[in-house]
Amino acid sequence: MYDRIKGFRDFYPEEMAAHREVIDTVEETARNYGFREIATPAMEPTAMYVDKSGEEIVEELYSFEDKGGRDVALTPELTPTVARMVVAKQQELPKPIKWVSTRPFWRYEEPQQGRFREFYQTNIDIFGSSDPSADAEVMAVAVDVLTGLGLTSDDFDFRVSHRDILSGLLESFEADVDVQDAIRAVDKRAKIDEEEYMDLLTDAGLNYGQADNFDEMLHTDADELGTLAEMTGSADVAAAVENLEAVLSAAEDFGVREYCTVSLTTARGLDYYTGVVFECFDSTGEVSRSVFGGGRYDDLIEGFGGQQTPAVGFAPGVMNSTLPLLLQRAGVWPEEELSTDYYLLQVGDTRSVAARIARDLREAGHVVETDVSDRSFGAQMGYADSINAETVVIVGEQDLENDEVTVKDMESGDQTTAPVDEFPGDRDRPTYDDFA
RNA sequence: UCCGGGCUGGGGUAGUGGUAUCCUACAGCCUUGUGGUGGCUGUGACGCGGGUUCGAUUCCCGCGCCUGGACCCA
Repeated sequence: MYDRIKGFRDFYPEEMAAHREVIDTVEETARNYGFREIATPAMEPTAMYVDKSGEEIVEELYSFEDKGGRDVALTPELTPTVARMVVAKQQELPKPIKWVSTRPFWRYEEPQQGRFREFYQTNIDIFGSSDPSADAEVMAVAVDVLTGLGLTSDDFDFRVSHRDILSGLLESFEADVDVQDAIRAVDKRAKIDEEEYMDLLTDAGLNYGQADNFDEMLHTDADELGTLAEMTGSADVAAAVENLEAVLSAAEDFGVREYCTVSLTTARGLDYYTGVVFECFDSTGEVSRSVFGGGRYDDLIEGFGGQQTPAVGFAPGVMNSTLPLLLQRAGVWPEEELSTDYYLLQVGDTRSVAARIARDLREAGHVVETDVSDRSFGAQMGYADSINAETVVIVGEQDLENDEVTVKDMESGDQTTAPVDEFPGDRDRPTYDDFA
């Protein structure tokens, strides 16, 4: 008996059935918007991540030297890979590039609520459009995913912010501000107390009054964003506000504006975002971590050696992640149970007839099982029950003497006979009711 | 890497310095013609290593894993 590796999980059929439904919903939502599925390698050169994030990142990677002496790492995220793919075919890919991909990623971290060392994400990105409609479309997919999974606006907070507003505000102060550090402080705001927060802001270069003023501006209402530009006199802030308002206007047209809460205190920890950013949280706070985040990152492709290419996207975690936790908390997690349309129960030497019926039913697209263990009637019935068979078709020697089979509805227990030649016949989904 | 809580058959549990209770699950049989709801039988556990002890599942130490948190979250 071997142990499972720390931070990795098994998914047994009942549990996986529920996860499958969730993944299908997420992917289908993206496909309906025209996002095309791609597949990518599980390993990349370690340098791809070190160049992007610095040498410290190796600590959090599953990285090693392969037999050819190459330094490789299991992919901790999709973005660098996708950037590489976009750069490699920059000229020939029609824009906008809209891609979706669900797959596992690996990070060598300590497992916590909703965080494992192997986790699955669906990445949804648009490359090649800087238009606010692109930001809004990504946000619309995100909201449609949430509502498609059965959540309502009461269940989640979808917070929208803008990196350029934050950096513009910071730069408008007469101070030598480390914008990166200050934004990181904003991102941590909810986790730390007031004093610590102010300390971080002053460490970043603001004086106490400026920090206070900055924090106050972050709490500006959505319909008064314009005052930020006036107060600071910053053209950068004015442009960023205009951009955010354009995105929200498109979101209105796309039917998702009502789900969005403008919240400038949402910053995301990531350094590479350049415009609109958004993050989704459990409205009750029971799931303490972010459910997913996303935003615009216009400089990344260029950073990977391509032409300047605007990009916007997000990546909900599926399987080992906070999204399932939110769905469970909200009571919309799919049933964790197997479903089986038909079980063909064989009594005596009736395999050939049972097999013929099974093939016909499978042809029609149903989930059909029959005995492969030569078990007794009672044992087969018990098994049919354990796999939640909806209908059991009893193919027994006695019935076959009259050219009949017995059709049993497992929920009610009612059963009746049907002519074997007419089962399933022309019927798409024959049940007890068709013959009663 | 650090801090807290935990670890008894597959799952859930009782209990103890002298090898372990019950429920459930699984398999077979009673029952080649009826499951979810009967009976019988079987399978199966003290996370791993070391220490103390005549004897450790129990006490001590280390490690592993689970769980929650810090850091990090690209």
